[in-house]
Amino acid sequence: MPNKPPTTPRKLPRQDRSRITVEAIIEATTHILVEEGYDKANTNRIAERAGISIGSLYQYFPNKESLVTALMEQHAQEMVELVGMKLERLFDSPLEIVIPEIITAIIAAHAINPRLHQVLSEEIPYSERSPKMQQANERISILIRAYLERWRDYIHPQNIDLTVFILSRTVDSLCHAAVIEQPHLVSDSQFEQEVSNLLLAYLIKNPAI
Amino acid sequence: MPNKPPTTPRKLPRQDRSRITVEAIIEATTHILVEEGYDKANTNRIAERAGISIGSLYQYFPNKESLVTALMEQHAQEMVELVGMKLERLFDSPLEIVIPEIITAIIAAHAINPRLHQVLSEEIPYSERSPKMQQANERISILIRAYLERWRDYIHPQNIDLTVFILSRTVDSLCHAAVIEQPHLVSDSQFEQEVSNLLLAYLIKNPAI
DNA sequence: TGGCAACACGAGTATTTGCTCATATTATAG
DNA sequence: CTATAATATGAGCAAATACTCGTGTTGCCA
Repeated sequence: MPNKPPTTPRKLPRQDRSRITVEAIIEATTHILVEEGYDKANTNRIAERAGISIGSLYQYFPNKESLVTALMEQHAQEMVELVGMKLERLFDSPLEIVIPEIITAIIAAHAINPRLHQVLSEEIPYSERSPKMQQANERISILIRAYLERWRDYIHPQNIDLTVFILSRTVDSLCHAAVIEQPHLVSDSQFEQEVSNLLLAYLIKNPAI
Repeated sequence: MPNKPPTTPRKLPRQDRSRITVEAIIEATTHILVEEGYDKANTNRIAERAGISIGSLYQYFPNKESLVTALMEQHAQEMVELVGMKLERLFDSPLEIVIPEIITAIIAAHAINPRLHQVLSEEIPYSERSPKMQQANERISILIRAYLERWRDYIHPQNIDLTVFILSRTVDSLCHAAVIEQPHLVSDSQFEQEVSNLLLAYLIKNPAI
């Protein structure tokens, strides 16, 4: 089988100097991706934008793919921490509290740099999704699952795995689409309210919307 | 402003000979896209696969982009016709009938060539989405809107535009994700049932799931 | 202060690839 | 049968671009 090239850093930065370089590379990658899109982004321009040489870039990233992977893993990690924090703090709060809170948080996260999220989720070839990202999604599923188990008695659907899938997919795609296609919805709390209604009406046994 | 290169055919096929050629190019594009993904697909290989010369390809398609655009427009058109047919035939049927029917149909459409849909929706740069596709989405929204207006008295949410947005996005993303990530769900009617429940619980005033 | 490791440099290479154009072949109309 | 339009060909160009490598510079520690 054709063993894929690695996406982990070739060399770890040890001095402050190089840590700044790596930071600059990440920042530049973000910027170029946002401005030009994935297929117009090239490593020479990223290095130029970062104010470093192309050689330095390849000291820390073995290939172009690893640059994008780093960004995606960073975003995935942020999402895990976000949902983790919310669900930990609100583990004993009912759905009516938790659902709107999470929706608001996810919209806020997507709204920080909408175009970056768009590029990462819509233009990156499937082959570049790393194991770390799958693990991140896995972790989120586990968190949601645990919460749903906790409140099982108040929830209508019975197949918890299926429910987790539907929940996570629905929230993510609606928040994403809203930020990208209907940015005016984001500042409007009616949208968050409506997505909450969608999920609560589905989940709660005796809804009183 | 930088006037973009056209995506419409450079020359229209007039004889049967060339119509076959164009068909072969479309088929080959699909095949290469499915097998290799977007960024590994190149026009020389597409021509080779189609059994024609690279020169012939460029007689009918002005650039690589137009090949992909043709496929995407074809798919968008199919979706419009699908939803249009269903909603026309079932215009006077209640939500409990229409929602499951549409979900089943969309899943079936996505399941014909899942990998192609994945590539088209996840790997194609945003810049290549053509006006025709936006028009197609527009048409679907109008159809759904008309149906919702027809049954307005039985529907709970009041902001119809917002409801159309939420409905179309939710159905599309769930069907897509199911076919790609959880193919075992597709043969299982429980998934369709559950997505129907999600939407019906949200829409219907006095749900009795 | 000398020596080693970490870091930075960037011209150049090797490859890929979108696309052209001059030419050849085939169909059709008069 | 002939003229003209339609169609097909593919070698090769021009540009883009991922990545290397030999060399120079800076920081750290004994």
